[in-house]
Order: sequence, then C-alpha cells, then structure tokens
Amino acid sequence: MERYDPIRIEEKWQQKWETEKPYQVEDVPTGTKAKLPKKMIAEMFPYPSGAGLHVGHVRNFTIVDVLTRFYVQQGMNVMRPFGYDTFGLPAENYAIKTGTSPKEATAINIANFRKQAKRLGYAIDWDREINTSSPEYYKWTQWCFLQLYKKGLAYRKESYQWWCPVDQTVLANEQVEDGKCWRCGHEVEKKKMKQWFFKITEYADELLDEIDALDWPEKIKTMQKNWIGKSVGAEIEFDIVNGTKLTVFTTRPDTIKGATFLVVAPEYTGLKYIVTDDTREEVEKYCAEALKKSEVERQENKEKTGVFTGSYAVNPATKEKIPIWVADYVLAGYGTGAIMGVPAMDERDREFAEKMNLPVVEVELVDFGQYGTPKTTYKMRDWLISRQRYWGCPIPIVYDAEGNPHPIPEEQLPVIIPEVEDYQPDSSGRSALAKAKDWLKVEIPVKDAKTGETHMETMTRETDTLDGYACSSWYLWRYASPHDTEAAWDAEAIKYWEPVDIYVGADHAVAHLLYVRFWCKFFADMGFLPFREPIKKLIYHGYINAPDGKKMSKSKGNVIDPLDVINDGYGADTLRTYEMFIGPVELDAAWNPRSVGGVYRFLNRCFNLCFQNEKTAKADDNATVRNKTIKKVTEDIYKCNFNTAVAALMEYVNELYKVVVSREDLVVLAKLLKPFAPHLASEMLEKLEATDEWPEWDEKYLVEDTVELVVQVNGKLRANIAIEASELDDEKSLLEKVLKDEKIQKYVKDGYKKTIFVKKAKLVNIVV
RNA sequence: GCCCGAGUGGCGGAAUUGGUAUACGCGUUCGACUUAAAAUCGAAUGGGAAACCAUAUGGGUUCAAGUCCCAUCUCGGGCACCA
Repeated sequence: MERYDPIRIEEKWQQKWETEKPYQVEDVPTGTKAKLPKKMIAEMFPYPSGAGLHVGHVRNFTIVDVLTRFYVQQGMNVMRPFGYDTFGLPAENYAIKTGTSPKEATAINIANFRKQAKRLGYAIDWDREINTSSPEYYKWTQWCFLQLYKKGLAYRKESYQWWCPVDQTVLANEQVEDGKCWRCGHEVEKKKMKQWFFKITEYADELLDEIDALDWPEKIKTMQKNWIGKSVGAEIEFDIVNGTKLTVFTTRPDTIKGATFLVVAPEYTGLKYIVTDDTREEVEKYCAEALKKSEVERQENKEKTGVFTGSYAVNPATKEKIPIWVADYVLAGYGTGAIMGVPAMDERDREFAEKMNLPVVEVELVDFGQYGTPKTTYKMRDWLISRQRYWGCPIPIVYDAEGNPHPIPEEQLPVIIPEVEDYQPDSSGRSALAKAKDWLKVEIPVKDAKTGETHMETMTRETDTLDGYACSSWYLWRYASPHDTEAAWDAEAIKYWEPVDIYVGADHAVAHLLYVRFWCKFFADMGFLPFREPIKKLIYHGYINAPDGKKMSKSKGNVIDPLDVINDGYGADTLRTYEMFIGPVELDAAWNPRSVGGVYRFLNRCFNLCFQNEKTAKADDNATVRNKTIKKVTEDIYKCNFNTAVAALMEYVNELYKVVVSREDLVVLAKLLKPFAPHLASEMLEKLEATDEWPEWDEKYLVEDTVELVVQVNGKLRANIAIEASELDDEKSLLEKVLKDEKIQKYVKDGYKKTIFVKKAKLVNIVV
C-alpha cells in the first residue's frame, strides 16, 4: 500500500477553488438561490499578527468550515465570510520600534494570513474580505459613531479612568484584568480625564432580559449577567445637619432603622459640601492616598480604612443623628457613590463599624416606602471608547474655538488617518495624531442660529481614536454587503443573510459579545436592522495547548506552527481533521504530535480504500454499517460533536477494511469526510464520479435481524445471547429461553425472585 | 469568600441521558511482508492465576449508578468590598 500525497492533491483542489469560486454568494441572492434556506456562519475575525496563523486559529476556522461545508452539501445557501481586525496596539508598538508604518505592516500581515488560510482549504467567499483599518471600512465605523452621537449615546465626560502608563492610553473596565493592562500587563492607574463614552447602560435591562433566549453556552450567558449586575433596591435621601442632602443607594431599604452611619467614596463629588473645616485636611489627605492606591493594592488589602468628615445626617426612620464617613470600600462608580451603614446586617459595614467604634443596633425591618424611592442599578458602566493611540479609527469629532465638540458632517467621512513620522504618543496624553499639524485643522460648515446661513469655520480635530471593539461591533453586518459605498450595510442583504446563524470564537465573553448586542439593539431602534439580537447560536471553543498542557508561547518555545505540520507532509486535511478529533469542542486540549500521525493514517486508509481497491461488492452488502455511519456523523455535526463524528468515520473505515466494499460505501465515505478533509474527499468524489450532496440514512437498514440480548443476574452481566430481533416482541418465550441458557442455569438453579425486561436496551435482568 | 463546570485505562477521550463501562485515536507487545529499516496489514492490550475488583473518596436510592441524591477531597473557569 502506498502513502497518499496530500500536498499534490491539496494544491490541485485549492487552485480549482481559487478559479471557480464555488463558495461565492451574492449580497442579495437572485433566482433559485433566493428561495434556498440560508446560513450565515462566521468566526470571530482574527487580528492578523506578524506570526501568522497558529493552531488556535486553525481550530476556530475549521469549526466554521466544517459547518459551512456541511450545510452547503445539504443544499443550503451558506455565507462564510472572512475579515481582519487590524487596528490595535501590536501594529503601533511595532511601528514605534521599527518605523514601519502600521498600515504597511498590516498589509503584509494580511497577505500572509490570507495565503495561510487558503492553504488550509477553507470554503471562504474571498470576495467578502473586510479589513477594519481600510478607509472604506472605517468610514462606516465613523458613521456608526455619529449615529450614536446624534442620539446622545456617544458623550464626553470627565472622570477617573484606568490609565496604562506603559501604553499611555486609557482602558475600558473590560480591558483591565487583575488591576493590570490586558495588553502589556503593567499595573494600571487612575487618571482624571475627559473621555468619550458609549451609553451601553441605556440598554442594560434589554441586554439582560433577552440573554436567556439565546442559544449560547450557559457559561457565557452567566458571565454577561454578572457583568451587567442588576440590583433592585431604593435610593434614600438623608438630610445633612448643615442643611444639604445626601442620597444613598441600597438593596435593603427595609433595614433603614439599623443605619448608624453613612459612608461616601473618596471620589464622591459632593464631598466638599460635607467636610467640615476642622476635618478638611485629614479628609483630603485620605482621599489623595486612596486615589493613589492601585487597583492591585486595593484588592490585596481589604482592610477597612476611612475618616470621619465631621458632618452628621439624620436617619429619617429613627431621627437619630448619625456620622458621615469617607472610606474607599465604597465605590464611586456604583449607585450614588454613597451608602448607609447597617452594621447589624451587612458584613462589610460591621467590619467597618467595629474598626471605627461605630454603634451597632438591632435591625427591625420596616416598610421603607415613606423614606425612599425604588431604584435599580447596574454594575455595568458606560463603555469608555477614547484611546490615546495613533493606530485606531479616528473619532469623527472637531472642536470649535471654545472647545465645544461638533460632529464631522457625514459627507466629509471618512476622517482619514494621517501619515506621521513618529508614532510615539506625546507625554500630554495625546496620540501621535496630534503631531499631524496640517491634519488637525479642518474647515467645518456651521449654520448660524440667527440668520440660518452656513459659513465655514476652522476647527480642531479630536486626536483620540476609537477602542478597537467599536470596529468589531458592526462587522458582522458589513459582511452582507462588504463593498457597499452608499451605506454601512445594505438593507436587503441584511434582511436575507442576518442575523448570524452560528458564530464561533474562544474569547471576548463580556466585551465584544456584549458590545455587538448593544449596537444591534441601538441600530434596530434606529430602523437600520430588522432584528434585536445579532447572533443566534454561539460556539465557544477551547484553546489548544502545548503537548505538556501549558499555554503555547514564543518565550517557552513550545509553539506548534500549523504550517509546519502541513509542510512536514501531513497536509491540510490531516491538520484540520486532527483538530476536530482532538477533543470536545468546548474544552481545552493539548497538542499530541503522535495523534496527528494517527489521523494521517486514517486518511491514508480512506485514500487506499478508494484508489487501491479493485474488488467491489453489491451496494446493499454493507448497508447497515453505512447507514449507521451516515446517521451518527450527521447528528454529531448538528450537535458540534466533531470528535465523535471523526471517530465514527474511523470506525466505518475499519469496518470497510474487513469486507468487500461497494462504490456506494466509498461515495458515502467521501461525502461524510468532505467537511473535515475537503481536498481528499473531493479527489475521491471525482474518481467515483459522484456529487458531494449530503447522504441520507434509511431507517430500514438500521434494524438488525439478529441482536445480542444482554442477560444480567442481579445487575451483573452474565451472558450475551444471540437472538432474532423478532424474539424481543415475546417477553414470555424469551424469558424461557434465557432461563434455559447454560451460563444462566447455575445462577437460577435455586429459583429467582423476579425478572426485568428492558426492550429498548435489549436486556434482561434476573433478580435472585 | 461566592457562583458555575469537571474528576473514567499508561495518555487524549467514548458511553443512546439510569441499562453490556473503557468506542475512536495514541502508546505498548506479538505476528506478516522485507536482506534490513520505514511504511503498510493482522492480532492482543483496565487490574487480577482465578473468584472477582475497577469511572476522585465515603455513604445512599434502585432490579440496575460513570450517569440520580448527600458529604468530603482535588483541579479548571468566572466574580470578587457592587451596599
């Protein structure tokens, strides 16, 4: 037997697919295509790094590809697009280091990614490629921003923000992990800055309410629910003895009688009206220190600290005078930034009270209606989108001489990223865009409020760029009409193709997957989208680790390069099939080079069955195993059990090796194999002169004439008896037969208590 | 600390949802082909001489438990002063 040569076969088919474009679809399908059921299947588009594809990408893309080919073979109209998420820090940091412009570096990386993806034989519609850093694309990202701006959902606010001193940019909450920057790992700081936000909180309730209905992994749904963090409670207004007022939020307003003190956060805006002259110095010192503390320090040391403000408030329920404190265990960004301390009820308040010697009184629950108003709050904050970086989508805003923001008129879009010499952000906290002096000034038409006449005014551009997540919040809709010059997406194309049927990824549980839902709801409200949830089904797959089980990383030198696997002679089909066989799709898996060889042997056996086999049988001879395999593989792919689908194919091939195969046996093998190993399967189908139409199983072949009856005594297996399938219908005579069986006789010679017959399991259990 | 998820051969993992535990693959051993090796093909492979014993540990429910219930241990993930 020969070894098959995947490299030759794969080259042949990849060339064919390149010229014939069998996976190309129309924006708005016409003719018979328009009547077909559709599937839109996509992966979370990759950031094309200089290192090229890694095995994780291959797992990600291959899952999408298996599903795409599966549905195509079933005769559906399937869109499987591809794109590149190209804005971001790595390209910019590379530019700072080498002077190569991010634009150039990105172009090189995309070309490499595309070449590698083509080498894996994916059923991509290559005319549907998008790139978030191309002006044709980001023009519409800016348009999206303007829509949000018009509705007041993009706004500017001065507040304390996470600041990474290394990357010199602010970060969203989602981009701070364990108090550290998600990109460089440096500890983040708090910095007071005027920044742009998207008002995602406007949709908090809907984002929460509609999540349960989604066909997404429970894990991701729970993470999003926790992130949104809805709390139902009340706001209660306390009179301060000096005549002002202070409002707290609580989920337990009924415990108000137990409130023996109030606490405000160090960043609390009304603090200056509360502090008395004799405590001012001490309070200011405390607040300054609290702000300086990094998030890591705050997390590591949860010891309660705080100082008395000198002021008192009146508990409206007890009329007691209670002290107002400032402490950093109260968070400024949540609720009102102020709480009532109920030490008898709340563990944190008790800890604080004990430390500060504040009174603890028994709580007597009351109806709070007369003291407060019902209020719901969320842990989720508005989405901070300003980035002080060069390589991002410019925010389409200009400022007049007074510093007031104005939107760029839509006809002036896109705001093109200017070329600069030096990509280093400046120390003032502004991106390198600020260095493009000519670009900064722009003539903007302004309508005079009194005369109604329009005149041109010179304004200054915003130098912040958008968080990359903004670019990926709408790309799934761009796929439907990627070359549209008139709109971000075409309404007709969207109506046919979207929402996305299956979305495949391994990251971004709360960030991207929440943002894309938020934008969907917003654009649905604007009348631009005919649905409110962008993704019907989400497949969240595991990572592939190094053979030792550790994360692959360059520094550890344990990275497996998928292109090496291909070029070692295994080929793309082996790589793809191996990664589907590696384990359950949702679990992490460790790379096993030997197992790759096992999958190669399997494909080699498929090849030999088809090309080295002279003898053929009648199509009916192996009908049972053939139909069983069709059923198993079909159902497994529906359930995304790719590992057991491949195992079923292996079993089928093992069976076929034992018998004389028919042409039909081979056709079915090739058809079922095609989603996993499309090149080899295509080669087989060509020789067999068959189409790739997905086969159906016939139930009549699944019923076997003779079956094995399982006989247990007290639940323990004691015998397997071959019987006619029809014997299962007559329990009485079957039992007689079983009791006469010589293996069973010795167990029942002293009689038995009862028997249990389970027809479905072909099982008899005798209780003695 | 709180909330999920998972513990099955030497290894990755199967198991129709309560019904023959260990499918499939790797590894290992033996055999065939070969001057030889590789490749390929075939056979065996949880432990034990056997009765039996094995799905993290200990109990329970059931004719029957990897699967259900209770407790414990270990690992992974998420959240973490959100009032």
